Amino acid sequence: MPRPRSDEKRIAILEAATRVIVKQGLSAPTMVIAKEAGVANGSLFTYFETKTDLFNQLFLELKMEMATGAMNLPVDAEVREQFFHLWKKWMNWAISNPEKRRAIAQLSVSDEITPVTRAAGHKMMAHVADLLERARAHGPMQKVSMVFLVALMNSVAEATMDFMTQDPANAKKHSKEGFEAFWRMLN
Amino acid sequence: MPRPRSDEKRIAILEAATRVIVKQGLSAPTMVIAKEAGVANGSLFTYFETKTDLFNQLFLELKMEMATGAMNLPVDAEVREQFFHLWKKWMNWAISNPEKRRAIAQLSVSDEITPVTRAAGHKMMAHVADLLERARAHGPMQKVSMVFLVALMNSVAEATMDFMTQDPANAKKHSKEGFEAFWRMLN
Amino acid sequence: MPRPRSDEKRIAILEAATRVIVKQGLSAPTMVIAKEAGVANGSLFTYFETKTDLFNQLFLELKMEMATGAMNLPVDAEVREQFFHLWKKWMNWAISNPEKRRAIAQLSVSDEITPVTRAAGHKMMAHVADLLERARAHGPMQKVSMVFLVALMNSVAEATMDFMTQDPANAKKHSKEGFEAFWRMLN
Amino acid sequence: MPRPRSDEKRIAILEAATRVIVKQGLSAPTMVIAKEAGVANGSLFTYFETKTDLFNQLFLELKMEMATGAMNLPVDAEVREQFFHLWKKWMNWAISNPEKRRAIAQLSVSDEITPVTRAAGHKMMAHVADLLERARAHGPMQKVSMVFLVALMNSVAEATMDFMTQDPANAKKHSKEGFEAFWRMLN
DNA sequence: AATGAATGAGCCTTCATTCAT
DNA sequence: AATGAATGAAGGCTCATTCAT
Repeated sequence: MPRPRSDEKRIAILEAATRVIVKQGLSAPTMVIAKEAGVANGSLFTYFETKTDLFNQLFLELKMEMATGAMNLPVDAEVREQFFHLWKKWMNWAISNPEKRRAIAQLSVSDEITPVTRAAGHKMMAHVADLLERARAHGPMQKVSMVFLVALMNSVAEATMDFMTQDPANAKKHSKEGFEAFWRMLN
Repeated sequence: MPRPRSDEKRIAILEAATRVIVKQGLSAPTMVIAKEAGVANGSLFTYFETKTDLFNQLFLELKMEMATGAMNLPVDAEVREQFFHLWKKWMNWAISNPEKRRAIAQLSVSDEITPVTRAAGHKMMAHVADLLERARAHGPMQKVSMVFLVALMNSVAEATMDFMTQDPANAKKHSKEGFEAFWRMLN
Repeated sequence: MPRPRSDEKRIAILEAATRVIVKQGLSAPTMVIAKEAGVANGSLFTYFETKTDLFNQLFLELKMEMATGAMNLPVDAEVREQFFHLWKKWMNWAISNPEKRRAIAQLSVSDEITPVTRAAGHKMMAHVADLLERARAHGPMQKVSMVFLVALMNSVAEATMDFMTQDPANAKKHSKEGFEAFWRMLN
Repeated sequence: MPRPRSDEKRIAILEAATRVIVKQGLSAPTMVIAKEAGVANGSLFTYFETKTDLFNQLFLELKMEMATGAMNLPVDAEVREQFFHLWKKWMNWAISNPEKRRAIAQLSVSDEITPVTRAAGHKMMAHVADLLERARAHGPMQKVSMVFLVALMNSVAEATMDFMTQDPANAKKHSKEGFEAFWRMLN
């Protein structure tokens, strides 16, 4: 596992970028990101070839982290229960990491994120797609394109996250309402 | 007595901005926008004080156009029918104006759009909110926050639009599927 | 006397320029000057071909006004008395027109004022030079270059004016002190 | 460890600015100054935050250099001799550095030079003021405001410098004439 | 003649990237 | 590898001047 240079610093830069993007948007100077990470501006470029490269890597890293919750689901449970488990993990991550979520949102609409990166991001949702496949079986959406379904799920999840972040006191309630709205869509 | 400020030119700039934003993102140089509009770069600033101002006005203009479809609904029809009518108009606008939709998406996440502009944008959806209020009555979402509901509707609509734009051949079918998924959420 | 266009407006622009130059310096936009004069920015250029032209004409106009006081001196009086009379008129003009004085100061150092304009400005002091010629006769400066003498006189006068403007309450006293200092130089 | 910020370059920029200001005035583009200094336009801004900052620092630097001559006067000499010594040093600097003098003149009237900078510039003349105080004792100007006196001295000195620069062949003679005229003012 | 919109060159400054140390 | 100075292209905006009305 030959990881050249300090992985600590690489991560520090990625985390700094997340924070700075939320505050200043994607036009944030690399110098600001570097300063926030506690490294010299030039050092940023020993870890990431270009600013675009940094953004693409960050996008993937965040997507990956977000998808991690989709692992280790209770296998023998009912589909709905499995899905709800996943949903909760997801929502939990969202309110625990509001900045990362916002950064993903910004990066998602950027034209700096290459199609390749986007595709890689989608792959991480493969597990979820499997589950979704089983969840819609026999329901009214059994013939709908999987891509569309994933998009719908994502959009409902995003809306729910937004709302939870805005009203954290009732986060749990909103999470449940969101899930049930989604489930009604499927069944 | 002098050459009057032409509304045509103003609109040409707004339309040019829409096109350029889709192609190059919000970082598109004002000079490119001006050239695309067929005016000198300096002229852009006689119509819009700053680039930010241009973006805010464009955002509103697009939102307004998008909301126009929500008017003149068949009043005596059933709620579901009224809503479907609205939905179709909306989707229709979306596939007819894919660039405008993308531009809105870009502008929405920009930190250049002021809260005031955003608020004004929301107001235009008031009609829809009324209809939504009646649509959810008696259903499982009767106690959910209106803000949340609007967000959910938007997100489902957006996902549907995206999908329709990607697969225009089956646009009508996707539109219907999207609407029904949404309606199931409400009832 | 075919004076085309309105002389009123020409003067309004010159006066506006004086005021604006004092406030904003020579880099003041022509548009600001025009607005201050109550005319459209384009109109300024029907009265003055270029900004540089405006500045040159203004310089001359102000110099001329300043030199006007040097006329109509009491011919049969003693030289010193004549000179003092001139001096007082001059100082009086200065404290009555502080803005014009400041404008001249700004214009004098500008590289936009052509040598021709400067030369014309000097000519207006011819009267004074005559008087100065007689004043220095037999004194210690009888062999000094006239140009130098004029420069010295000017510089002492300017310093006096500055001081009078700063402390208008004792203007008269300062005027006298300045004159006597100058006279001591000559005799 | 990185290339250290070089004082040489800072000075090169200041000197370049001096030359360019003389030729083109204060509106000279920073890019021209940078090129004249042999650095990239961007580099100018690592040494001076803004163009205004550059001008203020240059003003002070020049004033300081000019005032340096006022040091190390022959302490036990007569006042007049001390003053003449100072005067000669001053005039000498002036004809040796005609560009610096012109640059100071331009900067002095600029509204970009802050009051703070001006005040700092004045402080450097403190030594001279002391000497002037002794020089005017018992003379006709013993009750005149010190500020006025300094202004008078400056104005006579400036006029003398101008004349010396114009006719360098007789520089020494003009210098003496200027000084004696000034001294006559005081005594 | 008067107006003010149209033009486009120009300027200060920023910033991604490179490079000397 | 790390640092931060050096580079220079680029961009938003200004403004003198021109021109259609």
